[in-house]
Amino acid sequence: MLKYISTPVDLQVMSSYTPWSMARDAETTRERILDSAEALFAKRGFDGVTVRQIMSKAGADVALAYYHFKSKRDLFNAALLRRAKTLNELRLAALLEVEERHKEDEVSVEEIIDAFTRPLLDILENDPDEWRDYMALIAQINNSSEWGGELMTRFFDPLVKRFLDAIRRALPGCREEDLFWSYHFLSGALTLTFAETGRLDNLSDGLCRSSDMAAANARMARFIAAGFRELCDPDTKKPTK
Amino acid sequence: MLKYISTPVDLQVMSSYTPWSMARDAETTRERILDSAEALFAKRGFDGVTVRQIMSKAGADVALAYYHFKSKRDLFNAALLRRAKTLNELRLAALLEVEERHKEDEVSVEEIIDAFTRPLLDILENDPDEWRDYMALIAQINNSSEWGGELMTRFFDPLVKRFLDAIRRALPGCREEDLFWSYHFLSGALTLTFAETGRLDNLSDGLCRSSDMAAANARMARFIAAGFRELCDPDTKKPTK
DNA sequence: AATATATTTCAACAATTGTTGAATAACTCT
DNA sequence: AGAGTTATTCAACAATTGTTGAAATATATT
Repeated sequence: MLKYISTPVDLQVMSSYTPWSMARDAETTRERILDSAEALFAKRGFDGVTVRQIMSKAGADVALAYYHFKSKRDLFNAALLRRAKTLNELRLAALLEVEERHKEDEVSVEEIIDAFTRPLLDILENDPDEWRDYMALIAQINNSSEWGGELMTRFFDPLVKRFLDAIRRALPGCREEDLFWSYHFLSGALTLTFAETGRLDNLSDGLCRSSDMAAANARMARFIAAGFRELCDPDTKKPTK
Repeated sequence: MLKYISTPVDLQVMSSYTPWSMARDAETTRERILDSAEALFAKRGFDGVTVRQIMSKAGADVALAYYHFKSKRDLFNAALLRRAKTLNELRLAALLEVEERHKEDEVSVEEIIDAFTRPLLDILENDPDEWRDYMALIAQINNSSEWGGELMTRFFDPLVKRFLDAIRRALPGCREEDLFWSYHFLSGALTLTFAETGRLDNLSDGLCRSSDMAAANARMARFIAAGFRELCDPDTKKPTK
């Protein structure tokens, strides 16, 4: 409803015959390029894709890639950045909701982990066509020894630190090293999960599917939270080392 | 140790006319090519590396790549295969040792997981220069949506199934889906760990290092085994779903 | 020593790479 | 309607890509 108000305003402002069509076409072109880039980069990596392939899939001229973005690398980064913001917002909202629900009583580790992992798996379950490629891209970058460190740090670390704070409060007395390593294991399990490599399909002879995010969602937080408690809960008998 | 003796000998031989040097030179050339390929492929992926770069690093002519291996893709596969065998043997030996130790009494999940993860982390801790690149390569492939499914299946699945059998015996009554998904989480955590992306260094402001395999070894099996028990142990209160 | 085989070098190939400048079209604003 | 800006097309560039055939060299076998 509300969104229709803004449209006529636009119409008034741009007053020739096809007033809004150009700006919108340009916008959709940019988006189409990003879509194609995202999909192809996800499948074959930065160097496995040519700019011509991207623009062919987007149905646009090669030179347009350099007009809208200034280089192949910048196009790659733009594809990464586009959805990172949305992801961070969803995760933060989930965390705040959990913390709000437990104003005074203590939050369980499992609920925090769930707030960290579920938004990603949910979005993949409900909107796979739009997000699958992006998630696969993230998975690839996270495990790349050349780009993994820097890019992931830039895009996701602020939020990760926020989550670690929450876990620290849920597991008071936890040793810092154990906390960071636990997160590391979480990060690996999560990214492989939404990489959807099909490995699980092969291994289980079709019983499980890598793309079954509902199944992943039902298990991820429990599995990881148990690991966190084992490693980070000072009440556990055996300490690390 | 012994193999390092050969290096100075090679230098002598190349400049003189000793007859037996050729066959061995050919062998070391092949190995040198594989070394370079492994290192470069690990850092930049299959398409991020040119055959000329590999051969330049190996100090050999470009055409030699096509003489010893018949194409770039075959060279890539050869680099993968070379160390996969060693890895599988080490892991199987570790598992057999654990099973031998507990002839009649029951084996703990943690010991099985440890037999699966420790050999890789040990080898990386003790012989990092020789194995680091290969491990990073495996990590990249495992999380690649294009190659992950097929290649990992071909090289490692027989051994993985052997481990899953052991875990089934340790956790009787475990549901199959939970078992496979637990392994999936294990696989993700393990591969990210030996990818050594440096991400942990950034996140923890230097407190932890991604390359610290001793630290990883001290925590990995405990963390993962706790997850397995949580998800796969039918004695646990809450079942999946 | 002569021959056969295995290894290495050299030079080139057609195709493709990322990128750019100039021309053209589409659209906005006055 | 005309000037100005933004978006798109076209054609080309130098460099590099994977790959190959033929020649040269080294080693193995007789």
